[in-house]
Amino acid sequence: MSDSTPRDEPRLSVGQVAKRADVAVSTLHFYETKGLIRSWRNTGNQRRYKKDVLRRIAVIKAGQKMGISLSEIQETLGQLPQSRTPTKEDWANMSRFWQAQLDEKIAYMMRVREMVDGCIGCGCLSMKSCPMYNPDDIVAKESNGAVWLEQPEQARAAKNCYDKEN
Amino acid sequence: MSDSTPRDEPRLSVGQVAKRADVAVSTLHFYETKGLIRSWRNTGNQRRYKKDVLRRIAVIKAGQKMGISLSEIQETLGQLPQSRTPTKEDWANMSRFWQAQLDEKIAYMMRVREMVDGCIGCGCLSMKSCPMYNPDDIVAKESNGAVWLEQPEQARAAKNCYDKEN
DNA sequence: GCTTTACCTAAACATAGGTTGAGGTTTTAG
DNA sequence: CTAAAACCTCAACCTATGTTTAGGTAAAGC
Repeated sequence: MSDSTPRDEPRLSVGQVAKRADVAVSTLHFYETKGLIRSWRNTGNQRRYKKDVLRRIAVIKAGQKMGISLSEIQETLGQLPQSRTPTKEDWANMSRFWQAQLDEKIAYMMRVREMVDGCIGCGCLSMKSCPMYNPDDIVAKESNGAVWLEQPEQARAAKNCYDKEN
Repeated sequence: MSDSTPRDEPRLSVGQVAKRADVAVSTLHFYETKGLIRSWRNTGNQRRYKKDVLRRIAVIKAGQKMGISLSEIQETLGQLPQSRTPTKEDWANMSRFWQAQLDEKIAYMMRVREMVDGCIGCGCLSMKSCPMYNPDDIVAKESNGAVWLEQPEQARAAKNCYDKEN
């Protein structure tokens, strides 16, 4: 009810929101086209925001800091009942969800690091056998889950794989 | 000497390189415009590559997997004496260098994770005080060194920072 | 010798996440 | 009331990392 016909609550102009949220006005326009935030118009066609847009922007920025793309953020926000601005509880759920993705990214990078460790000693960089960039290697499908976590022996396999190919 | 006037070594066409390195032909053209690899031309103006281009591409791909940008890769490759194709030793040095950058990224993400941990319990997301996206927060200058590593107490500060601002 | 395959260049397109500029309107301060 | 500041839309531009397309040439197979 409060969302559809806002009435006497104080409204923020785009410039005020930009200042308080520390983003450019153009960014707010951009977010609006992406469906991340919404605004109402005054009689002169200028944007007016409810104050909770600030919290919404905060969540967006937090998500970005965690390496979540805007489209994913939009999806997650869209799954809130009535697409409401996240409450404290909502934020807890969302951030836990994003945290899992962050954990995956960290784990991915740590596996790459481990592989490189092996490859430094080896030095082969063989297109055919080096786990460092073999097409069907541990990190093949970077985005779908922790699949590549399951074969730590590949990092060790790098130890002696020098070949004459290149 | 071997680099400037290549003579009777076997040369690879762009298609052969693409196949063996598992990249698209267009990617090789693109890398060439970026100065990452080089080629010579035959009498019919077609590209011909020395075999060591494969190792160079391997290093490029390895760097990318570590999250290093092409321009940084180019810089690093350019610092090799005579811009030679990396030897095993060169690769060891470069990968250690890049590994340090990878370590920074991992550490950065782990600090973000820790902060979110604090923010989940807190839920404030205050534009003014929350370490999660405060402009001058721990992670302010993401790209220049491990500056933000030095204040672990900010993550704990997040515990009770709810305010009424938004 | 003819046809198919490979190759050439240049420019446009793609995606993410915005920023900048032009030209015009509204709001606000004095 | 007037001028400046803020706002509006739409389109072009930006970086990074390539891919696609169009129009034309070279090389290789039969």
